Amino acid sequence: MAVRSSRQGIDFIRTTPRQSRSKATVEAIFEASARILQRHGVSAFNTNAVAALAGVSVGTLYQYFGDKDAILIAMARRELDEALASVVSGLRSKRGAPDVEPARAAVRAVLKAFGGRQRFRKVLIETLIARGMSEELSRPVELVAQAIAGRLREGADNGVSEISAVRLFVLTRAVIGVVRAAVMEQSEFLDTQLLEDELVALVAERGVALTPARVSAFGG
Amino acid sequence: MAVRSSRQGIDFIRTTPRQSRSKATVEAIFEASARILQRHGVSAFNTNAVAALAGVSVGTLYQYFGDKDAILIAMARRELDEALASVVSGLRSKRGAPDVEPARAAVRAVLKAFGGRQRFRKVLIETLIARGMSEELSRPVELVAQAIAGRLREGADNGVSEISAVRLFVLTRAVIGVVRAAVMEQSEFLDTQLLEDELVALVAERGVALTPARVSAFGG
Amino acid sequence: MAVRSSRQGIDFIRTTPRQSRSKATVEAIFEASARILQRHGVSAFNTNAVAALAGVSVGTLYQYFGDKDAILIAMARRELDEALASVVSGLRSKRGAPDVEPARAAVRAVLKAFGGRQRFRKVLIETLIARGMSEELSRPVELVAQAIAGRLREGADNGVSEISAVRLFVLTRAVIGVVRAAVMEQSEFLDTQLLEDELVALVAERGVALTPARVSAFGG
Amino acid sequence: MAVRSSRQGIDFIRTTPRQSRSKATVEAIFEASARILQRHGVSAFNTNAVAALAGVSVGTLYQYFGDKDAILIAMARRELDEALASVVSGLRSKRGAPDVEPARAAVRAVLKAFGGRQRFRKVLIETLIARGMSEELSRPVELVAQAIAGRLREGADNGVSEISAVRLFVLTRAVIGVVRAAVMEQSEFLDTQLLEDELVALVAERGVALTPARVSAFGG
DNA sequence: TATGAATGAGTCTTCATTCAT
DNA sequence: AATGAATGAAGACTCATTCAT
Repeated sequence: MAVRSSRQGIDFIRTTPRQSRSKATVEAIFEASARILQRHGVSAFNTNAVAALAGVSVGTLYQYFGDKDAILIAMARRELDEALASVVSGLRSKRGAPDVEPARAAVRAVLKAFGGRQRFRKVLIETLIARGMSEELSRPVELVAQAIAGRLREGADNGVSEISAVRLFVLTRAVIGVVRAAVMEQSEFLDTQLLEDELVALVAERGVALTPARVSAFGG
Repeated sequence: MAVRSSRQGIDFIRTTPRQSRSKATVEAIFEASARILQRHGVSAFNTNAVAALAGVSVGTLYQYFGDKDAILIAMARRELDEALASVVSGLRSKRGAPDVEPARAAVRAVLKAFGGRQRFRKVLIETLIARGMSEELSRPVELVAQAIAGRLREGADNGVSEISAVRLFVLTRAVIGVVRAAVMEQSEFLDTQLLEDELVALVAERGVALTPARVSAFGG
Repeated sequence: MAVRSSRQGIDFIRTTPRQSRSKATVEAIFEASARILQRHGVSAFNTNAVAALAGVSVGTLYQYFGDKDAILIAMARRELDEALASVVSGLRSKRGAPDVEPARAAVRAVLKAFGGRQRFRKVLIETLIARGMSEELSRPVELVAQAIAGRLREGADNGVSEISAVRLFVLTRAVIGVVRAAVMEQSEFLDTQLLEDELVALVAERGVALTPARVSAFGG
Repeated sequence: MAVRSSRQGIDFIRTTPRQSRSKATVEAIFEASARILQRHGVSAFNTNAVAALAGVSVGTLYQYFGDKDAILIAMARRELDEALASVVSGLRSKRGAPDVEPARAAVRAVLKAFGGRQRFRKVLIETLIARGMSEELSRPVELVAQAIAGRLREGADNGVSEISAVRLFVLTRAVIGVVRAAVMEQSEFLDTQLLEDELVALVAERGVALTPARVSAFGG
C-alpha cells in the first residue's frame, strides 16, 4: 500500500498515514472509484474525478496511491482476495453448511463472489486486463486449483483418487469461465439455481466430486 | 516516410485496381495495429502510431475507419468470424475428417482459433473488453450455442435428445473459458493433446456428445 | 532538431516538417521564448505560455520540440554557435578589418556576441546552467581556445612562440568570465571602449598578443 | 520519521539550550539541502524532500525559512561570506603566511573557497543564478574589488599607484571567472600549482601586484 | 483520395504552503 | 515550537481528429 514517490524525486516511502482517518480516506477513494467505474465506465475514471467524488483533493489521493493504476490494483487485489478466501472456505464447508457438498459450496462461493455490483466488477476485470495485469486474475484461480490438488493429495490414502493436473486446470477455469461469462454477458441465468446445479454437475462428474463423506476423510 | 508512387512520375498503368488497393490499405492498418498491440501493448496503440507503421497518413486511416475503436472492432469481428466459421464447420465435420466426432472437431477448431499469435489475441481480447465491447466476444459464442441448439432441435425426432438452455450456456462458456484462460495464462497445456482430450470429455459427458452417427441424423 | 517521441510511445523520429512554414514556426517559438524569458523570467517560461505567445498550439510546439528543455537547448546552441563563429572569424581578421590586431578583433567579437538583448542572454545562460547543461556553455570557449592553440602551433616555426595549455585556459576563461560578469552585473563598463582596451591588454601581455604582423606569418 | 525527544518521556534536563537546538535544525536543513543538491540535482530540491532528509517536518522547516528560496539564499550567503572573508584576509596576509605575496594569498583563498564539495557548489551557483539571484554571487566579488581599491587608495600617498576602476573590475572578474570555469568544467588544472601561478601572474602584471613590501605600506 | 501539420481539450502529477492538532 | 496530512493551483504532455492542400 505504501507507494514510491515520483520518478524524478528521491525515493522515500510514503509514510503510512495513521489508521483511522487514512482508512476512511482509502475507503472513500475506493468507493468513488467503484461508482465512477460502474456508472460511467473506464473512460471517466480519472484522478480528478475520483478525488472530487471521494471528497478529497488530488494531492491527498496521491498521498495514498502512487499513481492512477495503483487504485485499481489495490481494489482488484482486495476483491480477489475476498473471493479467494470465500471459495477456499467453501471447499472446507461442513462448518456453517454441514450438509452441503464442498463442490457445491465452492461453486456457490464463486457465484457469490461475482454476485452483486456486477457492472463494477466487469469494469474492474476489464480494466485490470487492459492494464496487462491479468495475472492478478489468474493467480487466485490457480491458488484454488492448488488448494484442491493439495487436499486431494492429502486424502489420497483415504481412498480419494487424485486428479490429473490438466483436469484440474480445465475444471477450475471452466467454472470461472462460465461465471465470468455470465457476468460479462449479464446472462439471465445469473442468480439462478439452474446455473449452480449445472456447474456443480459439471464439476462433479469429472472427479472433483468431493462428497461430504469423502471430504471428511481428509478432515477438510 | 511512406513510400508511394511519386507525384511527378507518370501513372499510366494501375496494375492494382481500386478495390484491392484499398483492401491493401486496410490490411496494412490491421497488420500495423496487430504489431503495435503485440509488441508494445494497448498504451502504444494510437492512430498516429498505427498510421505511421502502416505507411499511410492519419488522414487515410480516417478514410477507412471512423474512429480508433473502429479498427479494433473490425479486427475483432474478422478474427471472431473466422473462429466462428471454423467451429461451426467443425461441428459438421465428416467432410475432411469423417472419423472425428463433431465435439472433438469443434473443440479442436476453438483451440486452433486461439492458436497462433497469442500475445496479439490476448491484447485484442483485453482491448475489446477494456473498450466495453465484450459483446463482440460473447456474440460468436452465443451463435455457436444457438447453432448447436438448432441442430439438436432439428434432429430431435431422430432420437437425439435436446439439451437445456442452461447446460448449453454452461458448456459453451466452459470451453471458451478454459481456452481463453490457457491463452491468457500462457498455460503449459496449450497445444497439448491432453487439453483437447479433457475438453472433449468435458463436453461429451454432458450430453453434447454428438457422435458422427447422431450428427448424421440431422444431415450436418 | 528531430526529437524523439514520448516515453511510452514507440520510437519514431518526428518527420522534419517542410522548410518554409516550419522555419517560421520555429522562429515564432524562439521569439516567444525569448520575449517571455526577457520580460518575465524563467518562472514564466512554460509551454502553454510560449505556444500562446507564438501563436501556435501546444501540440504544434511539441511537434517541433520534444520537450520544454529542447527549446532552450536549441536557442542556446544557436546563440553560442553564432558567437563562436564570430569570435573565430575575429581571430583571423585582416579581411574586413586589416588594421585591427586579432586579439582585439576576438575580444570585440566576444563583447559583441554578448551585446544586445542582455537580459535575454542572461536568462538563457542562467537556464542552461540550471538545467545542468553548462557544458553547452564551456564547449565554444574550449573550441576557441583550441583554435588559438592550433594557429599558434601552425605558426610556431615562423617565430611565433607557443603558449602553455594552462595559460590558454586561463586567458580564454578570463575574457569570457569578465564579459559574462559584465553582462550579469549589468556593469556600467559594458559597451565601453575602456573595457575592450583593458581586456585586450590583459590578453596581449600574457603572450597571445598576435599582432597583425605575427599573425600574417601564419597566414591567419 | 524524525527521532526526537518523546512526548511521554520525562524531559528534565535539556542539555542543549534553545539557541543551539534551532542552530542544529538549521544546520540539518542546510546539510540535507546540500546532499540533495549534490546527489540528485536541482529538480529534486523540494521542501518536502529537504525536510524529510533533515529529519524535521515541513512545518518546522517553514518555521526557519520563509520559503524555499530562503534556504538557498541563506546557504549561498554563508558560503560566499566565508569565501569573502578568507580572500580579504588573504589580501592582508603576513599573519600566518608572512612570506606569501598578498596577490597569491588572495588567489589561493579564492581557489580554496571553490575547492571541496565542487558538485554542490556548482549546483548552488547554478541554482542561485537560475533563481535570478546572481547579485548574491557578484556582491562579494564587488566587495573584494572595493576592498582592494580602498587599500590602494589608502596607500596612495605611500607611493602605491592607484588602479583604474575598469582594471579592477576586469582583474577581479577575470580571476573569479577562471576559477568558476575550472570548477564548472571540472578542469584538470584544478588543484594545480600551475593554475595558481598563472592566475597570480595574470593579476601581478596588471598592477595589483601588491608585494608584501607595498602592502605593508598601508598596514594590511 | 491522400496527406500530415495543426489543433487543444483532457489528464496526470508535483510541490509549495497552510493549519488543525 | 513541532507536526505532517491535506490542499489545489499549475504545468507538462498526449493523441484523437480535422481540414487545407
